[in-house]
Amino acid sequence: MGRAPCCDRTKGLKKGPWTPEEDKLLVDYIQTNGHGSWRLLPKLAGLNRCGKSCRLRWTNYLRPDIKRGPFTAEEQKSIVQLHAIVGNKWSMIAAQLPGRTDNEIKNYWNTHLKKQLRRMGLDEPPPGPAAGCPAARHMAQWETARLEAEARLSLLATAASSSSCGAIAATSASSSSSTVDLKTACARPADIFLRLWSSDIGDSFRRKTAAAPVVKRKDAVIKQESQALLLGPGGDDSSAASNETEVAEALEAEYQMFLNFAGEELGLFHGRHGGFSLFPPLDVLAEASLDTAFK
DNA sequence: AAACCGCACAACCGCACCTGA
DNA sequence: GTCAGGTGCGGTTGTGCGGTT
Repeated sequence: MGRAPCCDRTKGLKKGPWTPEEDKLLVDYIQTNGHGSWRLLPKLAGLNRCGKSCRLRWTNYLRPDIKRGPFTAEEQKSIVQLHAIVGNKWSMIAAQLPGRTDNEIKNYWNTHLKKQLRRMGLDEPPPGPAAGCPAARHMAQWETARLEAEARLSLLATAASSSSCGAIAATSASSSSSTVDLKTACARPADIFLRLWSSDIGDSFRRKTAAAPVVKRKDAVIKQESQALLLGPGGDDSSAASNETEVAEALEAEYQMFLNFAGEELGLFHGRHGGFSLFPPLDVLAEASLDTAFK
């Protein structure tokens, strides 16, 4: 399937920075007519730009609901958290930060946060045969999150079956389509993973995990990686497996450093048995849930 | 004052996905 | 099932600006 050219380069369409006049034309047109087809928009609005350029200008700069100004500490924290979970899925991260665009977040990450982590010796994994590792980590984190969410819901259902939250939780926990109810039912501030799992991010992740060929490739990487880890230096294909094991271990150590940083410096994660979780330990949780349930 | 450097961010490019014919 | 158009997304580049030498 060939890619459709975004615009006809032979028409000499304007590129580069937008002028205030162009901005005004674009804003006026969209506010009056909506954007409709982006491809047709420039002609209709009297702009000598390609549709793609117009869309970008609108979504990243001119949209009225865009929040300007520096990122707050809370937003920074959210970005680090979300990035640890979904990776470079800027649109997903942006969806959780009202008024912020994916481009803005991406830029902020690349210019501020990434540098901050690097300064602390937390470089990103190097490119190479095991470059799929971070994705595998994210998958594993999601699975952990899902299991913990289910555990939490079961616990809530048991502890607070008389309360509305508990009732909804019980229903939701037994169903795979729990998204909508969960959103409104049990969204405690600390349940970041649960909220994420119930959000568009989680939804998107679930859909991709179910079918996408991309994920199949990721699965292959995970399988390969885990086989390499299981086989170890003495296994079949020993030299290749050994190399993969070394790379995987190095990345694992690096990733753990990142998680430790996030946990210790930002108080984000609650690791147990060397694992990864945004939830407090379940025993602490149980106590809190009981307190809440019987108040 | 000029050159240089690093930073921040707007904008572009190309790929992937979705949808309808 | 295939194809082409439209759109969204992530990576990268270009550019302006302020600070430093």
